[in-house]
Amino acid sequence: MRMAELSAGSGVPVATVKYYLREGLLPAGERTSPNQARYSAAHVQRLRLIKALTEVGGLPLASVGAVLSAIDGGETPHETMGVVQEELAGTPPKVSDEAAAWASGLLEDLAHRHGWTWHSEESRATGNLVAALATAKELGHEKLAERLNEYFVLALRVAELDVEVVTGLTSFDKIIEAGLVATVLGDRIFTGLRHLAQEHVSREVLNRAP
Amino acid sequence: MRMAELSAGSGVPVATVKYYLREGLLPAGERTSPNQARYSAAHVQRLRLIKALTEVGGLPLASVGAVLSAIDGGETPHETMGVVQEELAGTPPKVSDEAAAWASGLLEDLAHRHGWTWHSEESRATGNLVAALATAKELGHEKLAERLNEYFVLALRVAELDVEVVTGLTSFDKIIEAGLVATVLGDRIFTGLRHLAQEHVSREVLNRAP
DNA sequence: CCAGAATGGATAGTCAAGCTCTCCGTTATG
DNA sequence: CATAACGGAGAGCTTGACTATCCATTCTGG
Repeated sequence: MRMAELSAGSGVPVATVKYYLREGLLPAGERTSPNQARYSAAHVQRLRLIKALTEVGGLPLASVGAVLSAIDGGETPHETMGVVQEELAGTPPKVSDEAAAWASGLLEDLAHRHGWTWHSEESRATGNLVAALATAKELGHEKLAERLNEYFVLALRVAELDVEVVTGLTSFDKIIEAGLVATVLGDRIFTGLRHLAQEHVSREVLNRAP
Repeated sequence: MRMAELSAGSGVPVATVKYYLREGLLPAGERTSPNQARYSAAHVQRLRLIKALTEVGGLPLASVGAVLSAIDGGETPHETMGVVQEELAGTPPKVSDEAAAWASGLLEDLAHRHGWTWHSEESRATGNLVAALATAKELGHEKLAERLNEYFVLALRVAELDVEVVTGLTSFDKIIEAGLVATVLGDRIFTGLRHLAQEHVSREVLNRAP
């Protein structure tokens, strides 16, 4: 297929497709002559994936690029998902050292309680988590952190579900993409469900007294 | 306290504080003369909250402004949290009508299964959820949606925890702010925990076979 | 076969967010 | 009283994500 079809099939304007090609987010099409190219269904799928990651996942294009090259990089699923999580995390904001130390302590405690060997690896994912916990403390809302273990147990159940969704797929590429979707869209979906549920529960609880 | 102290105490540069004042995110200080003002500890706390919402929560300043005026608006906690959730949601991307209808059906089903009266209110929160589910389907990953009920049950447990964290507070303002923190930072914290857990679970599962 | 549309490629322009910088006249302070 | 800080307003800057314009090919319908 050619540019116009690629654009129509993916819902991405021609000018934007060209931009993505320039930025290396979309691999070049197959050359049919020095200045003409042909695109495949894989290009359409790739564009749809980019759209999903930016519009629904809220990822900056640079992160999308990093994720896509990790996908194409041919590492193991586990390693690739590591890259995905790093990019998903963004740059953690900096917080005061003492609050950060307190938050790290909480996590260490958590890991110990669950019998994990805790690699205090300075990944951006844990960096973000530490920053969020530290910020809650700095704002004077430690109650959230007091329940950390309970939240974590639920998060573990969610993660088990996530992995179940991915396993059972046979194709290597499918596993990676499903993992990506389960992580990026899964975050949005779970957050949405949580908000729906909050609305419901808080309606019951907060409206009971007054 | 004066500008320099306010800036130092909150970690926000003077120029930025002025900008926030202009944008109405921070209420003006108490006038001591036609062109001098004095700020209070409440201003510092407000600045810290703005920082938390933008840096950790990732909210655009316009949303922060809307959330803050909702807080100051004097509505009930439940109503205020409604505004918070709307702003937190952002503008949902548009998806194909059929995929959206399919996703709405899933949610209706979910509500029915749990005996809820389903207000198909077109809130941005549900709009985002629908968009995320629809996008997953369009990408060919319906498996995620098949487990929706299981995810929802866990989300409900999380929401109950959230509400528990907030209840028990007496001051009206404290309840609102705690709800805000539990929602915005709570999302980040839970997502972080989920990623940690995914890492752990996927290490076990994906590395077992090969 | 040929006029007009489409293509690939490159460059420049646009727009919104979120600051940051510079002035200026006034006010506080050692 | 010198000088530092302040409040207020405006212009400028940077980044991200496109969008528009050219232009020299290349395709395509009549």
